[in-house]
Amino acid sequence: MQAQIIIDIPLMQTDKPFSYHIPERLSGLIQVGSRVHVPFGKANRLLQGFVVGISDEAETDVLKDIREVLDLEPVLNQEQLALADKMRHKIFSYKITLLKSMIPNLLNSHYDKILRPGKKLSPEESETIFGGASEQRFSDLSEAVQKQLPYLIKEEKVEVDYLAQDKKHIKLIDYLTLKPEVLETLDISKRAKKRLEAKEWLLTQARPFSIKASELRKRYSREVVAFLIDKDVFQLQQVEMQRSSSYFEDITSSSFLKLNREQSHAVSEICAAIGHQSPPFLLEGITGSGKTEVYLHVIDQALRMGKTAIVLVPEISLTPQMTTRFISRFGEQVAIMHSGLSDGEKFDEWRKIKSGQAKVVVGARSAIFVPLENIGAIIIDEEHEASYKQESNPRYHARDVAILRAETHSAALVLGSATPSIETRARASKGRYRFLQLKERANPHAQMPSVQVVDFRDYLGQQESSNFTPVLLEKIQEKLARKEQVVLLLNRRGYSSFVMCRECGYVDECPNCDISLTLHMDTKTMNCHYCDFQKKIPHQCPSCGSESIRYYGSGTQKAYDELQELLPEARILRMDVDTTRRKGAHESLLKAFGNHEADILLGTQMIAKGLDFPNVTLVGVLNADTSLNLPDFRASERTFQLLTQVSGRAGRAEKTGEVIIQTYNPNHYAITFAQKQDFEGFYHYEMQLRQKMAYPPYYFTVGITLSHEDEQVVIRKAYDVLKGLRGHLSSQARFLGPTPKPIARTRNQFHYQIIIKYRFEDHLETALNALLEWTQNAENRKLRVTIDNEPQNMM
DNA sequence: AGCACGCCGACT
DNA sequence: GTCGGCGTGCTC
Repeated sequence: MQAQIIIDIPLMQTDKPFSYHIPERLSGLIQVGSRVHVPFGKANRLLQGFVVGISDEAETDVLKDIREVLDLEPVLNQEQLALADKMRHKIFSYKITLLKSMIPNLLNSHYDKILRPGKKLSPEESETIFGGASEQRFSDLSEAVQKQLPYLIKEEKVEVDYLAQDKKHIKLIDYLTLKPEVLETLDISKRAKKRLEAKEWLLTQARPFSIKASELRKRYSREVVAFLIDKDVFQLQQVEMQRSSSYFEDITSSSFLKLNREQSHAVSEICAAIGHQSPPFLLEGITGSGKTEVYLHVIDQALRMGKTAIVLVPEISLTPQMTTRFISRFGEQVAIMHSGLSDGEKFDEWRKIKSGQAKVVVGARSAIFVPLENIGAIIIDEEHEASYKQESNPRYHARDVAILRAETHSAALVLGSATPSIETRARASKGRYRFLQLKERANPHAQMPSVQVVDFRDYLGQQESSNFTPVLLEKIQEKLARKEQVVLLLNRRGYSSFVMCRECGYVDECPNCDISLTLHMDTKTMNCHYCDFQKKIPHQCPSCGSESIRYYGSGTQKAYDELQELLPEARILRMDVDTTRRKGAHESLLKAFGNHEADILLGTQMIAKGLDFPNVTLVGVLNADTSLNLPDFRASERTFQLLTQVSGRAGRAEKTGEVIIQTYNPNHYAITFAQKQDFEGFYHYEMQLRQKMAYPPYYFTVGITLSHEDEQVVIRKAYDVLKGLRGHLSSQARFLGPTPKPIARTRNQFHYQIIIKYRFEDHLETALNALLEWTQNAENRKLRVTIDNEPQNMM
């Protein structure tokens, strides 16, 4: 018997299966989808690999033996392996990279660097790999493997180790098992209505009956439960709860809401597609139209059919508010996957999914790979979000993966948004997607907010502050006087605190990257966000020696200071990269605002997503323009989406909301359509431009980025690449660039970019593969080339 | 990636 | 004559 194995070396030359012999002692243990250790190369260093096939061929060559199997149960299933094969054609990445992104990080980490026979492990490494709590410690990996280390060979061990790693998550839950004979003979005074009621109910339950104490307390009062326990009616059993189960604490279950006509129409259309091959659905619904309720009904239907469901949500809106809605409907069948979880927690969730315990997965982009079986529905909420495209290898788009998976499972795929991406909306027009619209608000009493656009130029020179026009200030004061809340959006991306000299204007920049260093007050250092450069905060200007070198706060910091000065009595919460760096800070800030511990929430993009604060009656956009002038053909689209989304935050409940947008471009179409909350109008206008400029959806795009330490070399190579591609592709294809990336240099590498725009190119894949081959040439050793199919960020 | 092989100039 | 630089090619 032999096995085909993909080795964990992400390189073109090793990106194919290698055959290994399955030794007697491992036969039966090795399955397709398992991870194994194999000796590789002349030195026989141990590498991790995935079994992608097992065959019974006649022994042709002498094969090496598989050294060890890491999983008793395969970590990848057939569907995932097939998925990786399909994706490889579109995504220019290595198979091993794809496979690794399909399993929880915990099963990947550590091995890359340390796997080598004879290599000595530091106590820390030994601890991380094998778990400090386990009785054995190994300084040498081969010794560890020989002794059949706990690592995922025996799963129980792993469990124990992880729990030990992270004690704070262990909780004991009380399980109560009914002792019927005690209950039947229990005397309860006739005056104790509630106790009698509880006894009645318990008597009617099917035996054997057990329940969580917390559940019972939800049903009856704490007093009644305490009484019953005291009378020894139950056998008490304490169970260690899985870490992730802590989600389910304190979430009361809720029932389904009644749907309006549009919603029920959407639900029935979508449900009819479950179990059939059907094109994806675009569910376009204005904010407040109840898209989530539609999702919940669809999932419910899928579950009733014995199927499962995946819900994708953008990372930033994966807030407790959001997940609670799913958990309260579907209880412990829900698994949550987001980046806030530790590797161990993600692993727990993954196991819940793999074992079939979880039937509904709510998660960010990478959750599209979860090993759910029998999927009935896949839902992608806020479909237009750029974060569904991974910006590093493998550069996949979750929507494309979802389409493939929906096909294999005959699942209904729903793309939902108030402001769909232009591409998606266009496909709905062409019939490639089925188009469902929700035009009414689910709560008919809630009114659309009134949106006012304020022209900054009218107040030039007469403003007291740079961020606030008198119109906006007045409105804020009015709302505060009425004890209502205000959300203020500072539309500015990734711009953070830096240090500048007042004398000569010198800005402290990274020596390796063309970007200013960011001030980190917590560590008292200046850090580069692109490389790991770090230095102490300067007290003297390195350029002119002056001492008047000052710290310049981020945009939000500045706006915060101004606002605090103008409205000293207002309680303001600031939310940006600086204040949310700490884990959990995001949630606690939002919670504080929700509890009305502050009057004004001032922040960047992150406040625009899916928050629902009923007491917010005013949303102010301080500067609508900053995202409008970016060198990206999607700049208008993004601005429109942001403005529409943030406007939806105003007045979601009974109180009517108001929105004020401050701008220098009040007549720009992205702003005027956003003012009217008119997505369809925006869509048609934008489509004309896209056609004229030959951009998606009229053209497909591929982005090629070249990086090299020598700027002259990249430029020359970029022109070589351009020439090569021109030779392979038809004259219809258009090329942009090479142009330097907006941050032209990071980690001492210069980056240049070429964009290909095309409609039909039969040889594109061949051409790009040829490009990759060419990259392998010795003369290009230092050249790094990345190919991005349908890039979402042109910068 | 990591290692060996092999070809070339420079050296005790 | 040999040491070591690096370009090339292979790893089941």
